[in-house]
Amino acid sequence: MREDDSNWFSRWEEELPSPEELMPISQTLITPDLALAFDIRNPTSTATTNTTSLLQQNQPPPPPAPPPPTATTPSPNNPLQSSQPNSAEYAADSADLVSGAAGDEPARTLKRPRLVWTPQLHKRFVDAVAHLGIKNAVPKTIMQLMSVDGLTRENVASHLQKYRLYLKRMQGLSSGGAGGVNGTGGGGGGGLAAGSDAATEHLFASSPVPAHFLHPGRPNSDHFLPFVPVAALQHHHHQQQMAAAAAAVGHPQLQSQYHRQMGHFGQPPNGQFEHPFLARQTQQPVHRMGAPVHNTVPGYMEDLESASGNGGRKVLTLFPTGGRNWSWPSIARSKNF
DNA sequence: CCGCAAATAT
DNA sequence: CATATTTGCG
Repeated sequence: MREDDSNWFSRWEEELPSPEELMPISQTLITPDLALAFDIRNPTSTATTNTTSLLQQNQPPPPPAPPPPTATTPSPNNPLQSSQPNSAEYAADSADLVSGAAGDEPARTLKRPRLVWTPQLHKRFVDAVAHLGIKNAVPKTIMQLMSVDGLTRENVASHLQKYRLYLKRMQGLSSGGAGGVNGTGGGGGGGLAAGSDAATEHLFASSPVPAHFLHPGRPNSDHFLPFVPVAALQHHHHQQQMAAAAAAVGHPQLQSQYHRQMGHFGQPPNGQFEHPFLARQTQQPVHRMGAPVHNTVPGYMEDLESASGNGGRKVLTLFPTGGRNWSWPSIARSKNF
């Protein structure tokens, strides 16, 4: 019968707002132009042997990149509120970027840096899929529903694929007993985790998997929700955390693989930082920061490198626009039906 | 446009 | 090296 398929949604807000999630970022924000111009990845040699080195970061100067990057223009226009002038947090970021290489090659071929799917972004993704239903859960729709500025269909498609595999994997494993899909267990039974990295598992596990996703045989009719109230309690905390988040942005790799470095972060008052997820998104008007966000918070992330021995990494982090009370657009059913 | 597979970057 | 993400093809 009905089971609680509709319950998972009830906890929607519970899943989102969390002490960790609410990171009052200080918005270092970059101006839109600047943000747009934040791309460029370094031509690492694919070579297998690349030892180390690689140019660390080349922060591209702010070349205005007016035209939309990829053609899709998926951005439905998000009201970008201007960033709040918090200033005072960023003092330097232009120090090492240049690395001598002259950063002049920016604008042309704007290639987007690797997208870092943060738990929150992923959550939004899952929510969107849940809302759309597996049936309509196609990249385009999902992307539109997510309304994340900068997110492209390819990104979603790729992630969607991975997500499907994840679900599939879970089905096979869960058949038998543990009926808990989200039981994750990260290490609990040690049963799974084979093949997939804990990071992946964690990332996906981080978000509630709509039960129905595992049961293809049972299309949960589209239970449309009235709206999704996101009780975001944004309190003003210290900007330090934000810096941490920002810094995390620069170090996405850690998120994926080794979560050991976290040790540096663990200094929260309550010790809530138990997860390796650093990059936290803010619901504020932040856009994307794929740059060498050198935080000014000493003591927090001095250097989180050592994961793969690589040093430079540029990634693009998308911030979901929206925030407090957000409701899904009704694009779900625009075509058929 | 979507899904899958391969390639590349981290 | 393995994984994640990107890119190309059907």
